[in-house]
Order: sequence, then C-alpha cells, then structure tokens
Amino acid sequence: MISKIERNKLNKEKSLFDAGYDLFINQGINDTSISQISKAAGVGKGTFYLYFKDKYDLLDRITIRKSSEILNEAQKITEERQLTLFTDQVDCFIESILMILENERLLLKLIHKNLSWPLLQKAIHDHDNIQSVYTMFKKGYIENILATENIDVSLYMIIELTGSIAYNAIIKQEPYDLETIKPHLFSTINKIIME
Amino acid sequence: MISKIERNKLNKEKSLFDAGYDLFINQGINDTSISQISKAAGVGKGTFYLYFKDKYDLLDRITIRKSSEILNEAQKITEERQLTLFTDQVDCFIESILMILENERLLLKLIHKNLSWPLLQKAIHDHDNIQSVYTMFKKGYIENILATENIDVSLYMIIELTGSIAYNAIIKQEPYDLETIKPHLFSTINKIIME
Amino acid sequence: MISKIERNKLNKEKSLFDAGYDLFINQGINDTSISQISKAAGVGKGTFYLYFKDKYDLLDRITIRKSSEILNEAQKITEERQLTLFTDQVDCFIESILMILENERLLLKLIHKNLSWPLLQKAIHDHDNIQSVYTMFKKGYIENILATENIDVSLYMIIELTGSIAYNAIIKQEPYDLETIKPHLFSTINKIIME
Amino acid sequence: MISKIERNKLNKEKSLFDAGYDLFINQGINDTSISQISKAAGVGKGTFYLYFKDKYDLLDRITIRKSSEILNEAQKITEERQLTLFTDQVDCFIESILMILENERLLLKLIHKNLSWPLLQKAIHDHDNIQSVYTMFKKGYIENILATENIDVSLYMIIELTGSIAYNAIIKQEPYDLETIKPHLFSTINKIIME
DNA sequence: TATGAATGAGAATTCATTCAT
DNA sequence: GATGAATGAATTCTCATTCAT
Repeated sequence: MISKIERNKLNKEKSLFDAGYDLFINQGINDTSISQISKAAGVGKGTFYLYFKDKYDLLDRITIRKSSEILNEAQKITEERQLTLFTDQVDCFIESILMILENERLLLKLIHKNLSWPLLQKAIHDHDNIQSVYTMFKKGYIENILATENIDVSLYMIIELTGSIAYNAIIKQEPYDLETIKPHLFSTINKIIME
Repeated sequence: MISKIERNKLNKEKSLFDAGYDLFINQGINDTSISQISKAAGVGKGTFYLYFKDKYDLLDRITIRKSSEILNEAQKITEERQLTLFTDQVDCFIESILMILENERLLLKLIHKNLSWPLLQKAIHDHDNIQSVYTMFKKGYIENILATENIDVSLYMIIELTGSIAYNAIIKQEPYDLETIKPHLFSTINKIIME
Repeated sequence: MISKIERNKLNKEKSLFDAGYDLFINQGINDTSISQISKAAGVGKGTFYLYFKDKYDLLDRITIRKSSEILNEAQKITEERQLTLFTDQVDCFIESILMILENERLLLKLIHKNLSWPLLQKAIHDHDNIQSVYTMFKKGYIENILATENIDVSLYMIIELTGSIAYNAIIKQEPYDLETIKPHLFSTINKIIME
Repeated sequence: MISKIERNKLNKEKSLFDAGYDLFINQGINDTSISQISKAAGVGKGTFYLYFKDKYDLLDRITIRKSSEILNEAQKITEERQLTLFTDQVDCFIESILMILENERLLLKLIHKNLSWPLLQKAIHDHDNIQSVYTMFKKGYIENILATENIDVSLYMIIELTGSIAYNAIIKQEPYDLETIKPHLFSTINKIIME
C-alpha cells in the first residue's frame, strides 16, 4: 500500500508532468519557463527541482512516456483486430500510429523534435507491453520464413521512416499530404520486410 | 561593377553568416546569442538586425545554404565518377552524402534539427545545379524502364530515410553505427527505386 | 519668388512635420522614433536632423502650430457669427474650442501633455491673426466698462481652465462628461470676466 | 504580528518606491531606468518586477500617494487654524497647497504631468482622512446657504485651476509668478463658490 | 518536503546619432 | 543638400536557481 505522503508526492510530480506537457505542446519548449510550469501545476517553484533536474529532464520524460503510449496503443489496436496475415498486421500497426499522430498533431510536433532512438529504446525497455510489438514481428517473420536476424534493423528503419514522413505529411503537409504518401509508405515498408 | 558600399554590405552579411555558422555548430543554437555572433563577426550588435530578423532567420538561411552545398557536392562527386549503372550512381550519391556528413558531424547535428522539406525545396529551387540530381534520377529511371511518375516521391523518401539514419548512426551511433546500417540502407534504397 | 531648391526643402520639412504629427497622435510620443518619422515622410534618416534638433524639437513645433490653429479657428467662427453681446462672443469662442477639441481628441491628448504657456505665447506672437482674440476681449471689456488691466490674467485663467476641463471631459470623461460640465464651465468663465 | 518575510517584503517595496521617487523628481521619468531604480534601492533588478509592472506603474503609485499627502497636509493645516469663516478656510486650504507645492517644486513637476482625476479619486477613496476636505466644504456650503449639489463640481474646478496655475507660476514662472497671480486665483475661487 | 521571494546575469531589441558617399 | 548603413550604449524584461523559512 502506498502512504499518504507517497501519494501526495506522486500527485505533485504528476501535476508538474501534466502541466509541462500542456505547456510544451501549446506554446513550445523555448517559450515555456519553469515558473509557468510550477504555477500551472499549482506547486511552488522550488518544488519543480525536487522532481526534475531542469526543463529538458522533464521534456525527455514526457517524450518517453508519450512515445511509448503511442506504440502501446497502436499495438493494442492491432491485436484486437486479430488479423492473420503478417503484412496486414504491420499495415494495421503503422496505420494506427499514423491515426494517433494525426489526432495529436501537437504531440507529434513535440516528440519529432525530441525523440531519439535511445529515448525510444528506453521506452521500450521500461514498458513491457511494448515488447509485444517485437513479438508480433518475430512471429510474422518466422511464419513467412524471413531472416529473423533482420527484425531489429527493419523495425528500426520502419519506425524512422514512418516518423519522418508522418511529421512532414501531418504537420507541414509537405511535400505530400498523408493520404498521398501513405500508399508509397506502405509499399516501402513491405519491401523493407520482404526480401 | 559593384560599388564600395555594396561590397562592404556583402562583407558584413558574410561575416555574420560565417560567425553564426561557427557558433551554432560549436556551442548550439540555444547557447548562442546575437551579441556573440556580432562580436565574432566584428560588427556592431545593431548591424545584425540590418541583415537578419533574428537568430532563427539566420539559422534558416544557414541550413538552406549548407544543405544545398552538401547535395551539390555529392552530385559533383557522382558525376565525376562517370558510372554507367543507375544503381551505382545512386549508391555513390548516397555514399557521398554520408561521407560528407560524417566529416561534418556538427553540421549534421545542426541541419538535422532544422532542415525541413520546405527549406530543402527552397534550396533546390534557388540552386540550379541541384537540378542535376533530379536529372540523374530521371535518366536512370528511363534507362531502367521504371515509372518516372514515382521519381519525386522516391527521391523524397530516400532523402528522408538517409537523413534520419545518418543522424542516428553518425551523431548518436545508436542503435547502429554507420558501417553496420549502411548495407541495410542501400538495400532499402534500391528496393524503393525498383518495383 | 521661391526657388526650386527652396521649395523642395520646404516639402521635406513639411513631410517630416506631417509624418511626425500623424505618428505622435496615433502611437504616442514615446513610441515614435525618428526612423519611423523619416520613413513615413519618405526622406532619409539623416534628413530629419537637417530640419529638427530632435524629436522634442519637432514636437514643440507641432504643438505650437496646432494650438494656434485651434485658437485661430475658434476666433474665425466667432467673428462670422457677428454676435453683439460680449458674453455671447466669449461663450461662442469657448464653445468653438471645445467643439474642435472634441473632433480632434488625439490632438487634444497631444497638446495637453505638451502645451505650456510659453509655447502658447510664442504661438500668439508668431501668428498675427490670433491677436484678434485679444482685440475681441479688449473691445468687450471696454463696452462693458470692465477693468481692462485684467484682460490678460482673465484670458489666461479662462484658457487654462478650459484646457484642463476639456482634457478630462473629452479624453477621460471623468469626473464629468463634457455636456455635464459645460454649464459650470461657462458660468465660471462669466464670473471670471465680470467683477 | 507581522512575519519577518512580510516585513522584508514591505521594506523592499518601500526602498523601490523611495528610490523611484528620488530619481523621477531629480532626473525625470524618461531618463530614469529600472536598473537605476533597483540599484538605488539596493535590490536586484528582478525584484523591481515583483512589486511593479513597469516604470509607469511605479510612477502612478507615487503620484497617487504624494498627491493625497499634499491634500492631507493642507487639510490638516487648515483644521489646526480653527478658522470660522468658510471663505477663510478655503483660502487657507488653497494657500497651504500652494505653499507645499512651492517647497516641493520637483514633486509639482512630477505630479502635474501625471496626475489625472481618476488617480486623484483613487487617492481620495483610499485615504479616509482626505474625506475631511469634503466635509469641510459641505459644512461651509450649508452655513452659507449655498447649493450643496454644486460642491463636487466646484471642488473639482477649484483643484484643476489651482493645479494648472500653480504649475505655470511655480515651475515656469510664466506668464505670472505666484505672488502676482494669487489674488486673481483666490478671487476666482471665491466666485466659483459663491453664486 | 515544500515554498516563493530574491537575485542578477544575460538575452533581445531599439534608437539617436554619425559620417562617408 | 540628402542619404542610409553602421554603431553600441542603453533599456526592458526574463528566468533558472538558491535558500531561509
């Protein structure tokens, strides 16, 4: 059981986290100060430093958490569909990611500028359920008699490409909007998987 | 003939541009102030504002200029090699880009965070010689009886993927270093081109 | 006859004067720079200094000119009405001033903050036709067998009181609006004149 | 009892207030910077912004405070004299104001440019003891069977006229010095009161 | 643990003024 | 006379961080 003090502590940290998230996506990182975050969180300015080293520490934690939430969510959607073909599963997974990002443009903006592979790996490591993405891929590779030693690198390239293209398509809508580039993206992803 | 004033103006602007570039890549954008740039350029602080709106205006111009220089350079190297096979040409082009970026890690760091497709298009538009990249691709597509209507989107995806992977491999060396990921990158690029 | 150069010079000075007036009343004195004035006047920045010592030199000249224009205008209106009673003349004169000021609130704001009696005396001295205000008063005093040695001080007090009250009533509308305070103002002015 | 922090806060604010007052009257508002005020107050530059929005916020507060102090002081002097005639009381009150202003020319300069009726009303509202000015007038009006509904507007005109004339006479000594204009001012004030 | 007043370095930006052309 | 590029001092204001309570 969690003590009252413990809970209170969590509350303050959560308040700061949420306030930071709100401010970062709505007014940008450069234009958000620790004062603002503390005030929005309803805690004292000094309290911020009890939980985070500085603005960028909070930012990193937000990026990790939110990124893994997206992957998690996309994985859950894919599982629920109970698709049998591996390529359908992958398409559904990517399609879900794109859908989520399209609904949360501001979040996309934030994580695109800050998400790095190390952070993502940390996310995957910390959140067990993301492992299932990997499991899904492994199962698909075996069923399709593909070289399993390529799973990691392929997954990496797929996520990089999807991330970049999603950012340009959704945020900048340049050089192609999402609907236009999607078929090309899916085609390329399938090529990456198949030998 | 160019007047003395005109020449002097160009000098000041160039000094600011060069000083900005130096400082941005060496100490980061956030940690570079306009005061520092002006001082390093040997001009008055107010002079900065005669040529640039703010720090980010200068940054954008640097990004455009340097990006197009990279593409330009890679194209020149590829041409000089007088390769006959289209796939060899593409490989050489990408290889050249990676080589340049590896030699200018700091520049890579700078442009990766700031290069957006609109900026790159501006660069391509402003610098005629970059057109030859496109020409090279077109010639290759025709020779290989590939669908030329896909040139644009393929080129776009190739550059995005190359950029992302180069950044991770060269700067972060995660999750793969450049030599490890390169074969996979080339393989994927070839798949993108071929149907 | 005026030479072409002379005319051109006058034009530049007039342009600066008009531009300064526009900017001063529309964005305030503190927020108007010599750069802005020069640009609005369509002349070089250095040209400003050929005609005015600084911003406040221009401001003083504007204040003088505009103040005397107001007195002039009010005097003209009064004369045209051909009133026979001195008190009617005075009422008409004050009424005209108030009307002009009400129509040019921004001007009122400008001159109230900057008009000083020395400036007004200069205006009266420089613009002969304002003398007729004095003449009107003198005639009225004699006809009404009033002590003419009090003309100066009475006129002074009347203009001071009118100016202050007009500013509060028209600009701030505090503590009374113009229609409310007017009868009291007229009553007081009449008392100032009559012994 | 007031806490140590609370006391310290008041001290800082008071230091800033006093420093601002000193600098404003001695070197003018435009030529006084927030840096100077903070330094003179012996507090950090940022501390200024904890207590005042900007220079003009401080200026307004100074104007209010000092104006009400003047009225207060004049009222106290008048009361102590225990004059029986209302006109004598009024004369004494005005005379006291002029005396105070004459002794504090710099303050007169400051408040004349910035004092507006709204500010003065705020001062009167915030400082109960100024109410006694109004009480004195009311008592006088009743004793002299004057229309009490005119008290407000008369008091307003008297203060406006006195303020304007005091400024010209004391600061500019134009067009009349204080001793010359005083009898006329008193005469006019009496006329304003009497019907 | 939690607070928030205090700090002062330092950032961006403006602007009057000069002077070579 | 007319210009406008160049200057750099000066100003405002922010903000991360500290620390006494």
